[in-house]
Amino acid sequence: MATIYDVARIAGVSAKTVSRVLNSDAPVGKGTREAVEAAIAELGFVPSNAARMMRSQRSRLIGLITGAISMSPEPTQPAGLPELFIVQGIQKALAGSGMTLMIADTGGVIERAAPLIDTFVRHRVEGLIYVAEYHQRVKLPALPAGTPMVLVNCFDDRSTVAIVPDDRRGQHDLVARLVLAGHRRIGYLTLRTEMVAAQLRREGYAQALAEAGIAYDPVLVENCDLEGRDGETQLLWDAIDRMLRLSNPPSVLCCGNDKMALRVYGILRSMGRRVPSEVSVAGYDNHRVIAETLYPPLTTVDLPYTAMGVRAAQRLISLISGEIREEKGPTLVAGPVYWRESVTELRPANVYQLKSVKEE
Amino acid sequence: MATIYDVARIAGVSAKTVSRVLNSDAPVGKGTREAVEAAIAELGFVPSNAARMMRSQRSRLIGLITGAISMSPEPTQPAGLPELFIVQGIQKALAGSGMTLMIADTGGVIERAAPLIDTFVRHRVEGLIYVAEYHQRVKLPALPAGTPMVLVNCFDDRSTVAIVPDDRRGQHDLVARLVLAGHRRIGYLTLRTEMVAAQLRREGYAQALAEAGIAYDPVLVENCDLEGRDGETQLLWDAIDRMLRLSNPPSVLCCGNDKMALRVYGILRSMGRRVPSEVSVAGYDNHRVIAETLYPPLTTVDLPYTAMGVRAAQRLISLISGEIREEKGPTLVAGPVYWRESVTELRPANVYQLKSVKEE
DNA sequence: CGATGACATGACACCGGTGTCATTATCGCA
DNA sequence: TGCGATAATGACACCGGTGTCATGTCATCG
Repeated sequence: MATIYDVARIAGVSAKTVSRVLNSDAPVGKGTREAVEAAIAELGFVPSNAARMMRSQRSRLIGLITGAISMSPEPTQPAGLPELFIVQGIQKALAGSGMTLMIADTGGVIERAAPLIDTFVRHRVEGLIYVAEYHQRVKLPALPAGTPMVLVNCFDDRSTVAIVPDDRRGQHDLVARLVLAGHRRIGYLTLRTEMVAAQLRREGYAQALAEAGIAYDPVLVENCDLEGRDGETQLLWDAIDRMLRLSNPPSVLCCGNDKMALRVYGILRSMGRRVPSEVSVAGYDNHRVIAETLYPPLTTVDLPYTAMGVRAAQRLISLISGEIREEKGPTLVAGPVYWRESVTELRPANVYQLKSVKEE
Repeated sequence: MATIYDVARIAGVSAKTVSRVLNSDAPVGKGTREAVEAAIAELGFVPSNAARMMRSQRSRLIGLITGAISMSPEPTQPAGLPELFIVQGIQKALAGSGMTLMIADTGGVIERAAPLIDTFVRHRVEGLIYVAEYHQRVKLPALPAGTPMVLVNCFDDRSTVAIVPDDRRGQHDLVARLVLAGHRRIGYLTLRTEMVAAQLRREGYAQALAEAGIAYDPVLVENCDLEGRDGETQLLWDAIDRMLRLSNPPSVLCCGNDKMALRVYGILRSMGRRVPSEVSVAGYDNHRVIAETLYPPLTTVDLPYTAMGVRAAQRLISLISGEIREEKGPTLVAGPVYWRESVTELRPANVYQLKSVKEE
């Protein structure tokens, strides 16, 4: 591969002048510039980042660690692929910054993060982003002092800068919207309770009910998540069957996520119940492949992954440039409710607090 | 950040000796080694890749360009996210090779590949992989001579090494299996015909019918893909409605992909047709979120993305190490049929060529 | 007991750019 | 006309590792 000296020789100038042409950081004579550019084209010269980086002590690199890409099918994989939108958001926000993003993947195994971090440090990244597959607490190895890091979709005990979804608010907004549509018996098929999101969303559910003056009824809430193990469909079936047989059955079933909602569609169909005319269904995540493709399309809450990614990249850039904006706790990002045809409006949405016939 | 000279000073040895400890490429005295290791730990020293790369002229980097990660929702996005399994396969195959994978993303816009390739060349990657979002023909800017490249899920006119799915064989195998299950009227809702995969799959469909001695009936084949534009559901509905009203209706509907199958499930349900007892449904892609979660689970053909990724990485490694295994045309990788409950066995699978009652 | 070679270590140049400083030519303006 | 400012360019060191070669120390062997 040609070097800057080859170019200099061909163009009949010094290496430093070639450098000036490359970086336009000092005036260069027109004729000289053209000669240099011709030589560069002739040789197909591309400057070496390694050499440049050594001298300038700036890598212009940002490291991104994620388990999202290769999420191996075997281990616990709660969400799926859409957390990639986080990566997309990061890229979008980084596009004009002159930074190059290096992406590495843990394959879903957090322990593999350590060697990846090491690789990044060897490359002297100026900042690091860690993206988790689903909202969780993480424990990452310490970085060399001075390298800023941003956590996305997760948080740690060391109060590292973190960007997480506002699960409480999301579920709250969805339930509040259901109430607005006239629903008062709201079934809730939850994710397994160890998940951070499950806890927060349940709080949002309860809070929305409380605000609407609806009593929290434990028979309408059930944990049906077996993380894809066999028997999940059975568990869901039984829970739904039980709820629908109640003297006071739910008019809508909120599902822990869209994937569960997809299952619920199938189960309800098999039971001979129509969606949404007999039972409404709502999800969570706005997993587009599912939510938009399902028939009827699914009402759900957006997990604002792209926005979180953008936010994370912006925070990192400001950290790198030395702004020390101190913040307490993780940054919460809320996503909107996507209202689609899987939920009936039991009464006109604008008539608030008016009881509809179908209610008890 | 500490340098090798800092370490040398603390340990009371020369820089070269520290280098020897780091690379274990020459014998070092036990005591010396320990002193160096202690100094490294004390300083938190991590060697700079840039410096190492400059001297050794080897980057140990492989560049991966994909549009799969950020596939912006707006433009034509035929598949979805699962082509990421290609990336997963590549990572798996590269894991033990000592190579570091740099991933860059075009955001689905092929034109953005050029600057990314440039960035990679600046980093002096030893090889490049380009992953397309769906099976297609591509035209990429030329690389500096000597940098090997492998195309995955796509191919070009310059006979660059390419790994593509065997769509013809996949569809053929599925249809052959349907025939084996006793189906003889096989509806086919195709992808839009400009797509490479659509053409190949239709050939596979026709070939399988021919082999079974079943006449190709054009009324059973219809293009229903509007790439997510409005009216798609309507189009599908009409096509299905028309086919099912035939005096000789299909007993199974093959869909262009799993996403279409998901729609078809909803439509059939709305029509009051049960899957699979009244109409069987099959997809293509083995898009797991859909195929495994749907109720009943979907019979489909696997797009062997992981295997393609592994294959691509292996080819690239062998190209880098200088093996010149010449091959004509793209490497085809076939995926298995996943037989699930969305298709009825009209007769025992082992009784071949025996007509079942339900057939005409 | 001296030659031989493995072991252990250091001095120094070099990879390919860029920062610093020096040098010369050109120019605007007092 | 003289002088400081600016343009245009080059010489040279330096970034942080590693390849090459030289040197010194022992242990082994004929």
